[in-house]
Amino acid sequence: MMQESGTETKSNGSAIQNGSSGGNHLLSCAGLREGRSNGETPAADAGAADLAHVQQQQQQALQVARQLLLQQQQQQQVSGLKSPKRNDKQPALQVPVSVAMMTPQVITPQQMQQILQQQVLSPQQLQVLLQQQQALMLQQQQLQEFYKKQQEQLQLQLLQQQHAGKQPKEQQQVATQQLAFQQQLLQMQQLQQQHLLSLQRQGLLTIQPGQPALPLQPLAQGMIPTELQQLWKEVTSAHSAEETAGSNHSSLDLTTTCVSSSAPSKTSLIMNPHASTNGQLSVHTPKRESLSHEEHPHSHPLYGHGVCKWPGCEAVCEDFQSFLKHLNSEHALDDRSTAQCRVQMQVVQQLELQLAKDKERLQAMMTHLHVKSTEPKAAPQPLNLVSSVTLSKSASEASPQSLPHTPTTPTAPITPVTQGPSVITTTSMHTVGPIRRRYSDKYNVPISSADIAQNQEFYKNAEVRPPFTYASLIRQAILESPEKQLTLNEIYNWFTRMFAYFRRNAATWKGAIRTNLSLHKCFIRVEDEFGSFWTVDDEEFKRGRHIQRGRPRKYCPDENFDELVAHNPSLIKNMQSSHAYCTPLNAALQASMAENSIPLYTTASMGNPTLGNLASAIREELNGAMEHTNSNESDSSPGRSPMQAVHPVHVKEEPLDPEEAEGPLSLVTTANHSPDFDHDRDYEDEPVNEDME
DNA sequence: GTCCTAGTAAACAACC
DNA sequence: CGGTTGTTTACTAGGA
Repeated sequence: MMQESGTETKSNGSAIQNGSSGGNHLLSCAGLREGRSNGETPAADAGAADLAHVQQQQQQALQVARQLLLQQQQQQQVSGLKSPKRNDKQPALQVPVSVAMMTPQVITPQQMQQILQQQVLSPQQLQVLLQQQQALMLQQQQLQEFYKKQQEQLQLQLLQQQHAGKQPKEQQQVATQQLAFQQQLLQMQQLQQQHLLSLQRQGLLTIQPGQPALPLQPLAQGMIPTELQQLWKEVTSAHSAEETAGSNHSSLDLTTTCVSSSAPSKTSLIMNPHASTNGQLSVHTPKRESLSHEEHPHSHPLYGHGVCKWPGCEAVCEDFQSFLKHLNSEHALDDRSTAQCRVQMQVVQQLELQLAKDKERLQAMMTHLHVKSTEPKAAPQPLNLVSSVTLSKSASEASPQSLPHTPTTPTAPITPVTQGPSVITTTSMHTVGPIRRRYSDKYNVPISSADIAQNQEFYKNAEVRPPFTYASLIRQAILESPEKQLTLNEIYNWFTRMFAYFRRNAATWKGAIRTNLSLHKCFIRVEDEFGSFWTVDDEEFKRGRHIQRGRPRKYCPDENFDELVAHNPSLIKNMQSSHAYCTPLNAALQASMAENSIPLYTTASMGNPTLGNLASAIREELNGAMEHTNSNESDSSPGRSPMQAVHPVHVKEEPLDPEEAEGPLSLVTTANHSPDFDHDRDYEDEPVNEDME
C-alpha cells in the first residue's frame, strides 16, 4: 500500500522520505510553500489564527475540487447513462497519484502522543490542535466522498465508451476537469504542508530525525489508508483506461508536485513514467460500486430545494445543472468566495470549539465521578482505582529502602492493574495526616487480596495512603505470607514493598504497626528459639476488639502456661502457623486466657511458677507434634528456619467472650482463683492488679 | 456533647 | 551501647 506511494515517489525522482536528510519533510514543503503562486508569506509566528486560515484555505480548495467534480457529474448526467458493472481489466493508462499526497495530514496518534509528551503545549494550543485535527478529518471524509463520486463517474464513462461509442469531446472535457481537479488537490496539499510547517514552527509538532516524514505516515484516523488508496487507484485506473481509448491525454502524476520538495509549483504536473504499475493494483470492489449506485446524483451540501445554499446567496436554481453553473460562475475561487468560506470556517470552528468544551466538560464530569469515589474520605475504596497522584513527589521522596516491586508471596495472587490512561493526576490525593474510618474499619470487614491487588501497582508507585487501617494491612500481610506468619521486620518490609506511602516516615508507621500488633486481640505473637513472629486470628479480627487498656496483658512465656496446655492438649494441634489453624489456636488460647489472664498474669508477674511449667510443656509438645514440613519460607523471612513453624507460644492473654472460655480451661481458671475475669469488661477498672504489684 | 475507634507519639523494658 | 521489638499510655481527631 504505502510502498506503492514510495515507488511512485521514487519514480518521479523526488525523494520524499529522505529528501531532507533528516526525514523532515516539512522543510522541503517550506520551499514548496514559498513558491506558491499566491505569494502568501509564511507566518513566522504562526498562531492559532494563522492555522485557522490555513484550514480555511484547505477547505476552500476542497470546495473547488468538489465543484469540479459536480461539473463532471453534470456531464455524465447529460450523457444519460447508467453505470453497470465496470470492467476490471482496462488498459493501463493510469493517473497514478501518490496516496500520501491524497491523504490529508491528519496527525497520527503517535504524533499526538509525541506532542503530548513534549509537555510544552498550553491548553489553548491543544485546543487549536484538536480543532485542526477535526477539520482535517472532515476533509478526509469529504475527499472520500469525492473519490467515490469520481469513481462512479469514471465507471460511467467507461461504460459509455464500451457501449455507446466514443465521445471525444466530452472525454476531453472530463480530462480537463480532472486536471483542474488535480491541480486543486495539489493546492490543497500544499496548504496542508504549510499548515504542518506552521505547526512545527510553533513547536506543536516535532518531526524527529528517525521518524518518517509526517505526510508519508499512513492514515490512522478518518479513512483507512488502504481504502483511500484503493479508491484512488480505481479512479485513476478507470480514467486512464478512458484516456487510452479515447484521447491523447497524458497521464498525470501528482505525486511529486505535492509531496516532494522538488516540485516548487502546483503546476508542475509531470508525466508519469510508471503508469503501468497501477494497472495490476486496480481491484474492483463491488461494495464500493454498489454504494456508488445509491448515491444521489444531485445531492450537494450547497444545493437544496432549488436554492443555492452558499452563505448569503440563496439564488434560485431551477435544477441541479443550473445550480452547478451558478456555483461556478458566482462562487468561483475569488476573494469574495474565500472570505465567505472563511466566515463559514469560523462558524464551524465555533461549533467545534463548543463541542470541544462540552467534551471537556463531559470528561471532567466523568473524571470527577470516578475520582470522587477514591477520595480518602470515601470509606469504601473502589477496586478500580483510577485516580492517582503525581509520582514525582513519591519518586523524589521515596526512601532508599523502597523495595523492588515483586509479588509478596506465591500465595498472594496479584492481578495486574490497568495502568496508563487510568491514572489521573491529582495532587489532592496526597494525604498526609491520619485518616479515620478507612475501608474495612467498620465491622472489621477484612480486605481481600483483590482489594489490594487490583490497586497494587497504584499503591506501589503512588505515595497515597491506603485507605485501610493498620490492622487490616497487618492482617493482609500476614495472610499473604506462605505460612501465615511474619516477623515484625517482615511486616515492615511488606508495607514498604506494597505501598509507596510507607516508604517515608518509617518511625511513625512502624510504631503504629507495633502498637496495633500489641493492641489488637487478633494479632498473636508467637515465639520460638529463633525469635518471634506474628500470626492473625481472622475471627478475632472480624470482631475487631482491642486489648483492654489499663490492664496488664503480658506475661512471662515460661510461666503459668504449661499448666494451661496441660489442661488443654488440643491446643497443640492449633499451634501451627498457617491461617487455618491460627484461628482455632487463638480461640482456644484466648479462651483460656479469658479465664486465666488476669490472675495468671498477675501471678506470673509475681512469680507464679505454674505457667512457666505450662509453657515449657506446650513447647515440648509442639516440637513433637508438629513436624512442620512446610519449609517454604517467605522471601521476606530469611532468618527463620523451617522449624520456626514449631512455636512455643507466646500469646497475648486477652480473654474472649465468656461463651468461648469454656472447656478444660476452666480448670485453669478455677485453679487460679480468678472469679472476676470471666468478663471482658471487668478489666476496665482494674487497679487491683496494679495495686497488687 | 459523648462515646468509640484509629492514628500518633512517647516512655519504657527486654532483647540482640 | 545502640538498635530492635514489644507494651503501655496519653492524646487527638473523625464518625456515630
